[in-house]
Amino acid sequence: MSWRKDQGRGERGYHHGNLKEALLQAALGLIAEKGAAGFTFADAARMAGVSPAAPYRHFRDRDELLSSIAQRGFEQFEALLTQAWDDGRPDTVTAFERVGKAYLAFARNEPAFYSAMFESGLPVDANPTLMAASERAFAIIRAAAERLAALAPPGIPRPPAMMMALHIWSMSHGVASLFGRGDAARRKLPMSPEELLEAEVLIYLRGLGFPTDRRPAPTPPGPPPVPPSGDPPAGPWGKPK
Amino acid sequence: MSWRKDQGRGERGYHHGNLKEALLQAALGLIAEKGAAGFTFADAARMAGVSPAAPYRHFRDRDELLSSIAQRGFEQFEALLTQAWDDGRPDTVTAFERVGKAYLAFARNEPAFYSAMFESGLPVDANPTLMAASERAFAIIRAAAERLAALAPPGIPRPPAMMMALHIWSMSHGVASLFGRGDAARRKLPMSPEELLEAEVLIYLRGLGFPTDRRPAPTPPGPPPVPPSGDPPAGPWGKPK
DNA sequence: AGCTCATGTGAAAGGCTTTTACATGAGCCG
DNA sequence: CGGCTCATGTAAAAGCCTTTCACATGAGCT
Repeated sequence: MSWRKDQGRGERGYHHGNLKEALLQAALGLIAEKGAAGFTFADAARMAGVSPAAPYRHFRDRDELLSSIAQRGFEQFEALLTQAWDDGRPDTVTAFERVGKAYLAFARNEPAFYSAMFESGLPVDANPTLMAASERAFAIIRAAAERLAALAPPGIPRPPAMMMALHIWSMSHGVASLFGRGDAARRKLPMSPEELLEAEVLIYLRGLGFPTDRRPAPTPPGPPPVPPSGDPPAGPWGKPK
Repeated sequence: MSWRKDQGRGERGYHHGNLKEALLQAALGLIAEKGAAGFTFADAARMAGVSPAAPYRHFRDRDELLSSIAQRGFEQFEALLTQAWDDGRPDTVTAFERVGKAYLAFARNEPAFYSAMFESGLPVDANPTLMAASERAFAIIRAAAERLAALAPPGIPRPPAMMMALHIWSMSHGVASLFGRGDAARRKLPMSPEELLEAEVLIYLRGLGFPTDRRPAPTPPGPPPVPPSGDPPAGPWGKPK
């Protein structure tokens, strides 16, 4: 019984009662702390107060636990993005920006999920369930891009909505991976990841013909508010001092 | 001597002669094959035909080997980017695009290096040497952005060159991480990563006011060739069919 | 009360990592 | 050439992890 850390709470008998959930939570904590690579099946068992063999009653092996976490991560990710997108309210571009910020927020606030989802080396495409969850999350970005595409000013050729979605995804993912993690960030920036991504997206949208000086055209069709337009408008990165 | 795989070649005596290099090569192969997480110190030793303890004469531990590989990776990466940039020849935008492609090429052709550099969970900032190598590589992108910034058309506000560099880096990294790996890609695309990134960068550059219809303004100052300009020019993603 | 099956336990096999004492032999010096 | 020395390898062992297997418990159902 050397594995039994007296953890005060939860004097349990032979059966744990909710081991699967306890293992997931424990793993989440461990991954956040030591990275997806450093996380150990045995550690999770210890933390849950069971023998090292117990987890095998709930997960085929260490990888399956990791997959479960990634799965859950994609689900939460999808929920977060859905909420951020809010069906394009109050206007498409604002909502779009919010989605980008949500991506970064997720990477920062849920490092364990993010690790499991994107850095654990799991073969995402080998697991249909996981793949599907991943695609549902991406579908939010895709839907947002679709709406944005419908709004693009005419006259300028624009890429397929799918491509726009992939562009936005790659920008968000790039910023998040390189700079957007609490500890794992490693690289120093002269600005916040949020500012960096916002500017990036705004420049990109401008490249597609969207007015981005301040707040772009509102979603409902109608006369867009004419920008004050005095001197050259300040870009999304603030005025150069 | 069960560890001694007869590998025909290289009947060596007690001393290996070039173990450090052999270990690096072996590790490179193993990482490419099984990912940075799956790679094992013992495996590398076996592959080099020495006992499991031998590697410790050349690397403090497994992590130091990984760091050495990442280090080397950043050096090769820098060399590749330098070559791709070619000091901005024949013109800045063309060279710029080439740098993006080189980023993808590196991710695809050197998965082992890429893994060690970006996916191994190594604390890059904890190792000054590694950090420096990483920064030297990024400096190439930074220099390219600097040149590009100098070329940006006036009238439109533009972000600091550093920010442009970070934008390009994040786009390249995002595309490479999500879609640009041989096996690890996992996600299917309706187009090549190269096309995706090229379009993304071109739209971004257009957002900064660069003409990007076909080949943009040449580097040497002078009257830019007037585009044929019939119907709305095709975007970098090809005509919608 | 008695049964049964999901859920845990112990023990053991097989790997990996890392350390320590000891072995080899390459390079150098007289 | 003979001998020394030290870098480079080896063997062995401790400690941890993963995974499997036979066996123990006890929760839920009849």
